[in-house]
Amino acid sequence: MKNERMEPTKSELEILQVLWEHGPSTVRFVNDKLNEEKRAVQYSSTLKLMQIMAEKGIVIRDESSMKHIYSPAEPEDKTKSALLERFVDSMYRGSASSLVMQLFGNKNTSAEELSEIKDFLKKLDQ
Amino acid sequence: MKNERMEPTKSELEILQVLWEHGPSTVRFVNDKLNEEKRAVQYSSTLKLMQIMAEKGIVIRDESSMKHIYSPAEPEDKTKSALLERFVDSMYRGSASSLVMQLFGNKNTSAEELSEIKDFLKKLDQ
DNA sequence: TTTTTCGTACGAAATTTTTCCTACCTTTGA
DNA sequence: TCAAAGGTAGGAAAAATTTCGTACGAAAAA
Repeated sequence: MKNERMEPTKSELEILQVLWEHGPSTVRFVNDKLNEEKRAVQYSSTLKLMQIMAEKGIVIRDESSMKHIYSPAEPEDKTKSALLERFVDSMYRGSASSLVMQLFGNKNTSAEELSEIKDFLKKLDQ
Repeated sequence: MKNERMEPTKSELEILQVLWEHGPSTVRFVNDKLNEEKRAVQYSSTLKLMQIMAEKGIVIRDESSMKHIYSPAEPEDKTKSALLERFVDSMYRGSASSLVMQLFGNKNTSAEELSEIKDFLKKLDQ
């Protein structure tokens, strides 16, 4: 098992998203959310996937009670940043501004979003 | 085979990137670029992948000469926008501004990039 | 106590993606 | 002409990912 920075697979990312949104959770809970929010999936499939993620070190598992509690091994921000960076690198040759231009260039992003960003950039200067 | 909007796989994306950067190309050319820029891969692997992509409709193939010429079926911008949108949706619940903040919040993006973006946003207003 | 419910473990199948071997055709150049 | 180089086609294996059946233990309910 390579211990380098490993990218979560698509399904693993879905699980991480549940954990990010709702905090440390049981398999049952995650499985329910997946079925509500994403797609039909069997309990044992989710269980297996989360066990694999624990093996890989993507999540950590609290086994102190019978119902194991899973949490992300890394902070949400760190993981997201890494994924975003990889996305920028591979899709926009590392140019963040290209990405932003694409984001706002051809998408009808709301005026609200726009002003949020402007405020944010203004603050960066100070 | 579902004909809905299908996401390119990782390897397929690498190939698309070569085509985007260098324009319509032969398999040989793409394979060379992959080996130069990415990783060792056999000619026949690249060939097969590109054939599959043609079947899926991700690329189109000009067979008029013996050396088939492949090009992206969709404009680069369209594909990238779609991928970016999916990324924003799944990672930032659709909030473009969240993404931008993450991009600049914890990354040391260059001042140059920053001012580029500001200019760009300014122009959007006019 | 006994049964039912709810949990984990784990093998294995199914599916998807990736890789490569090999056959065979066309072009080129010796 | 004919061998070498370089092209496509396609099957099949390998690898990675995803899914699920089933065994079995613990807890809760009857």
